[in-house]
Amino acid sequence: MREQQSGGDRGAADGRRRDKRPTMADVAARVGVSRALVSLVFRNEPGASQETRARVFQAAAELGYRPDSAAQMLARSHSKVLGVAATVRNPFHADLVEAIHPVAERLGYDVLLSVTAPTRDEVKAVEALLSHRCEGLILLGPNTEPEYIADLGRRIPVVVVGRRFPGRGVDSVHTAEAKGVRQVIDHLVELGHRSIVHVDGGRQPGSVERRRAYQSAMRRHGLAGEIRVLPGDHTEESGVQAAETLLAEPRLPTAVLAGNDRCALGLLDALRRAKVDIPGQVSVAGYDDSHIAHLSYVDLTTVRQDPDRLAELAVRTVVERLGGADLPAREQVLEPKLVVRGTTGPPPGRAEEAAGAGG
Amino acid sequence: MREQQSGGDRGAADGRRRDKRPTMADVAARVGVSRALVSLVFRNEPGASQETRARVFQAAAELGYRPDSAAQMLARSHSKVLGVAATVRNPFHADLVEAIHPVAERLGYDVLLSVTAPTRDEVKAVEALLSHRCEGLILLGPNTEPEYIADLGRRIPVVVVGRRFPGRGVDSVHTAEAKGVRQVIDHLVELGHRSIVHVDGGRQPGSVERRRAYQSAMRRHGLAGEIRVLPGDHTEESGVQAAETLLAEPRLPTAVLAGNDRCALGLLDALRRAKVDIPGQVSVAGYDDSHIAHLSYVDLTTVRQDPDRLAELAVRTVVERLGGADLPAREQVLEPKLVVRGTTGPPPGRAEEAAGAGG
DNA sequence: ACCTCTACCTAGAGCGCGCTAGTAGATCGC
DNA sequence: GCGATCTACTAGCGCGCTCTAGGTAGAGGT
Repeated sequence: MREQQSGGDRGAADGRRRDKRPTMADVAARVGVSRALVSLVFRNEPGASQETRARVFQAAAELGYRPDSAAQMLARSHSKVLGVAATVRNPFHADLVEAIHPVAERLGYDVLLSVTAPTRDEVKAVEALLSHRCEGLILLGPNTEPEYIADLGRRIPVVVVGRRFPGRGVDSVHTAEAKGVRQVIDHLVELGHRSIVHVDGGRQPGSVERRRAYQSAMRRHGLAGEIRVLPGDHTEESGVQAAETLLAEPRLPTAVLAGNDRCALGLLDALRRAKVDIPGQVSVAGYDDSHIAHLSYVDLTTVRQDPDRLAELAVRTVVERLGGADLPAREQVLEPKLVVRGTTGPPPGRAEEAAGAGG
Repeated sequence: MREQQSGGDRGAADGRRRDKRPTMADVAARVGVSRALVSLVFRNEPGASQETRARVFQAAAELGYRPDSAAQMLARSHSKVLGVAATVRNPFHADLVEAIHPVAERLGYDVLLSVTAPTRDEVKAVEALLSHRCEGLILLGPNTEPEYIADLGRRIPVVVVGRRFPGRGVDSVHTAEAKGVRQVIDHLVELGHRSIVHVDGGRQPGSVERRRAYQSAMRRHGLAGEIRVLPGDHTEESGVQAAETLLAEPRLPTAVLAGNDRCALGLLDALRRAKVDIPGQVSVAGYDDSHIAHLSYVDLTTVRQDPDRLAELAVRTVVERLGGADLPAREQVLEPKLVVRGTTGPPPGRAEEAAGAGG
């Protein structure tokens, strides 16, 4: 490691550095008004003249004043902060987080994000949020003990996003997994596929539902004999492993439904790398429609879970509860939507036929 | 949208729900001691007997008490909170964030994360952090006006990670971009490449340095005539675009150095999709070694920027400043390390030769 | 008996803000 | 000319905690 020094414009030269941050009282003193007036101005409440407002803002800018949210929270009965727990590596969570911000803002709430990672468990993330005075919690595809979450729900409003959470008095918002899966299977069968494998999501959110839906959809199409579920989870690695399993066998299936987009990505790349033509030889479908799937280089057929809609509902639900709504726990289920892109097509030998029919 | 109701175990049935959260005073009252004593116990300070400690914790657990960090912050002179601003979609940032948490925790700091996204600009993210009373700021590859960051640095300790930030009195921690790029070019030239294109990172962190280093490394190898820089930024899309540009030309280069891993990913996929053999026809190298590059399905040759080291230094630097160290601004530069994986190899026509020599 | 020392505990003043209750001064109605 | 009604502002309590400056009780020394 190398170190360099660059122009030392630190320290005492600059007057305000190092002393404590300015407070409302400092601003008030500078303008020559009371603290309360400054408070009014910053909360945008009536009761101050336009001229005074301008002078207050001016002084605040000069001092570099910024309201202290800790003090605000303390003084207000409510903190106006929503906590979001997400997995840092999950791109769909990234989409959701992005969507949550504007909605919360519109409703006057600040968002605090706490991340879960292999090295940092969910409980810790949630505890951090709680001590930062979140009034409500939005848990993205949580993997913790249901009992823990239920317990949380007894203390503060909690909404679980992206997974079912029935019978525990906690609100949830998710898509109709079964319907999404059914749409994909219908799409594939319509294209002429019969040999359709499903790579499972293990104990990840939505997996159980997706697996069951796969099985029943296959049966509905008279393909009970073709049902095959490979174990996996929602990571790229599991897709790669599934691909390796399939490639080691004498005959590839003509289509694979992955547990989610990340898994599909792993599948896709391992297959392409083995010179398998996608979708010529094998069609691949994902689930989530995370921003990765949109990218032209992936161009994945997948099931869209509308993150904007999910985020909107999640935030609204928590805020309603906060508003004192003493309703029983709700489960809000969104319609998923199949998004057909470039990774699915007719199975080998059916290409011309389909081209003729499809128009 | 469908709605369901599930077991309504909400509301008045459960006593504690809806009433305000318990405070230290509640715990104290329950144990029959003073508030101050409870405070001692929770801060793990000497001055309470073992027995009392146990009783306090017991009571706290029964009440579901949790210290209110807003009040703690307010009462303490320092908040013990570090703010991190990251881009939600950047996987390398995810790696860094993950690495920052344990280091901060070890040093007794809590971490607040604020995300930047296309819809939410960096200034807003930083403002949020500041309001939440962060004592120090860690900015991951910031893209804001340098003047703004410099200004910030005058108020509170700020460390910029992943990009140079010279002469503005702000600490920075990054890798020696030039050296990393030189290593890649050396590696490629050694393999026999001459036609090596660089896809630029635009105004993204590190880009200028990488571009310059590419140019000078090429010149050093007597390949001044082969220098070619395509515009781009640090997204997958820009990689795809660069690939399209290259594919539209009569002759492909034999190697491409992308601005970062995301860009490399776009390149890779667009090329493979066009049936270009990687690395048989074209070698591709990235920059960052984000967790995506590790994945077996990507297996990208790239330049490793050690996120653990970067995180460690970043946190330590901020904390040192917080400790009152009144040093001039430091620039800490880490050594990058070339990681050769599967996307680079000898150029077309040199494969056998290299295989013979390489052992 | 008195003093000291240690171990354990308490009172109470803030931290920066929001908010309720109130005041000074201008304008208006009659 | 006096109360009524604004507008523009202020005083001061309390949010839940930390922390300084104590207080008390019992053990031990002289």
